[in-house]
Amino acid sequence: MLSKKTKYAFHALTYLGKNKDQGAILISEISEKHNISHKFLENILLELKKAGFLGSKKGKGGGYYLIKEPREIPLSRIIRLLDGPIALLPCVSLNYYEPCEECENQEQCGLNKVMIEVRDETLKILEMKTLQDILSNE
Amino acid sequence: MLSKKTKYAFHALTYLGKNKDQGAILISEISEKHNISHKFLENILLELKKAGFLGSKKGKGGGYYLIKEPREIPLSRIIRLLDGPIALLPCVSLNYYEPCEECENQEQCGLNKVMIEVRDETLKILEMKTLQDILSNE
DNA sequence: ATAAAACCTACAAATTATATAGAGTAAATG
DNA sequence: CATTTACTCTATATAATTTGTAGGTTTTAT
Repeated sequence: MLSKKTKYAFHALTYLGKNKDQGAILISEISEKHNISHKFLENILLELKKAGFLGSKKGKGGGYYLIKEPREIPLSRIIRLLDGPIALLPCVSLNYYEPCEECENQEQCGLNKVMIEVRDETLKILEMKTLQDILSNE
Repeated sequence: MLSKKTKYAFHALTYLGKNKDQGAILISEISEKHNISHKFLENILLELKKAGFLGSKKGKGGGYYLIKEPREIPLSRIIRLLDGPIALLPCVSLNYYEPCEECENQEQCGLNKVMIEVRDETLKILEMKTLQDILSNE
């Protein structure tokens, strides 16, 4: 399951996507519409900004706004950013690889092999689906 | 990512699958081969037994053994048993459904719609791949 | 009877996720 | 230029979950 952090990130991105032409949007506005703790959401939006998805403006009239096209934001990027690996095991993760402690020889591990296939199939979906798909469904 | 519990379960099932014709196998044997805490593994094997995947024999000469065909144990069943939902959101889980707290109207939620598609694609893989596939790769 | 090994319940420790606090910085405005 | 607004940053607190441990109970073979 996704963490709340990631789920909230999707809600926020969706909201910003829907209101793309309204300029900067307040954290408060998003947090109220989606019943998300203001401060918690603050951290999330900041991460999304640092990762290059959002822009922001400080001071009165400030807020956040999308700086990428929704179709250029695949689910995989958001999930990786906030939740970490998409792979089911550390030993098959592309972005967060770590060997499994209990495994003496990864090369001979059948679980490893199968999980690579699962990862590849999962990635196909999560890289294909984008924020645009979420927006199209609202 | 899978929990260690689920990962260990797969290791244990694989070990039991490989040694299918050796009769009952000790928890200790599996825990030593895979560097898994004996007591922790005990709990896991018990769950697998209660769920109908394993049989056991108590007392001297006892141990655990597979009572299902490896090809009849899809990854999805083990993951669901030990880790819970496969879906990325509670509101799209088939076996552990819960509405999202922050969501006023699930019917109008684009994230919900997209995550249903992701779930269906993920399930395709996890229901197709079985313990047999792991065994074939060792 | 004894030893071996699964079974069971409860708890402890560690880790991670979620949320909050409070001061700092930048921008707008009158 | 003072004030208000709202994002930025770091640190910490709280809660939940995962991981692991303890210790006894039951069953079985010899």
